[in-house]
Amino acid sequence: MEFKEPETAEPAPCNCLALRQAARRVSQLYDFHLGAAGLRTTQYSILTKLKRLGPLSINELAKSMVMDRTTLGRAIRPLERDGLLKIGAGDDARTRRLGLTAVGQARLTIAADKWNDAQREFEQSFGKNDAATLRSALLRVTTLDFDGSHPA
Amino acid sequence: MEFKEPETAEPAPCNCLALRQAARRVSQLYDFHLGAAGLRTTQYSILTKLKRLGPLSINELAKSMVMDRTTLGRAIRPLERDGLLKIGAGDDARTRRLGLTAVGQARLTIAADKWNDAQREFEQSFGKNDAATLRSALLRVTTLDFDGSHPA
DNA sequence: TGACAATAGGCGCATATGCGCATATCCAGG
DNA sequence: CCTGGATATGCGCATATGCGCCTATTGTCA
Repeated sequence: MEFKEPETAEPAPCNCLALRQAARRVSQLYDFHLGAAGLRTTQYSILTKLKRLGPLSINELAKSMVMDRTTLGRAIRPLERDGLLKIGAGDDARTRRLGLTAVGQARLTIAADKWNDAQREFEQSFGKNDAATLRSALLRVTTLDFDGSHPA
Repeated sequence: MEFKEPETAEPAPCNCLALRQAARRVSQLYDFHLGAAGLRTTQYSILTKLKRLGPLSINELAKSMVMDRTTLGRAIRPLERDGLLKIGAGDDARTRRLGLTAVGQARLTIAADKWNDAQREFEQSFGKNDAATLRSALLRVTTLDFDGSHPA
């Protein structure tokens, strides 16, 4: 058991940890608010994407969410179960077409209010401009190509 | 690349979504590298914290990781199973004391190399200075208090 | 000392996350 | 038409994530 010095003052220089911690923290805030509408943040994002981008295949939606195909494939199940979206046949016998239902639309309207509450609370604390700057940086992170061995 | 239409030029103004997407993306990069050492990023973080902060209780470690108590409580299980850390008795009959084992130390040494690869690759792509700035912003996010109804 | 708040954890439940492997289609050549 | 590669998805496995509810201990104070 060496004594290495507590090397304090070093707030975890790991970019990944910093991101995950912040994501956890903020997700809790948004989940707290969206919970009143019976949705998780991921679910809210999915429904929003569907509303904005119209019917999409699983692969398309997954890409637009920067999410693994299989992750999304399972994430939509509770949403279908609750009748918020429909999983129909696509142009192809392989593809499926995801579409928002009327119930989903209605739910989204309610949730949008709650989302606004969360968003407002976050930006009130963090700063509206800082938030915009942060989102911009995060967007760049999200679209990074890295070495090419693990592209987006 | 995909990203067909600028769709109203609004790149998801949701702070939470932006964070989660970036976290997913970067986690994949770090997981890819750390996988060679048989660790996930979260596991690497846990072991690193333990090494730096010495034996800790579950609650203490959870707080320092900005993670739910129960989440951590379960996350340490695979690590204990593989003999990387020990779960012993604390000062109290209630608390447990988590400590890194020799095996854990060794594994951490190997993983540190891989972590460096990931870190280097990320910063090469994103920019070293930008990364530092981003971490700083994320740290602030992590320690936000919000309304007080959902403190850190 | 005996009730009570506070503290430390565990467990069930439900979702989130993605890798590797397998299956069903579709498409472009031969 | 037949075959091989590309495409779209599913499933098993394992971890990650946190909420609500429950138990065990501990500290406190009348």
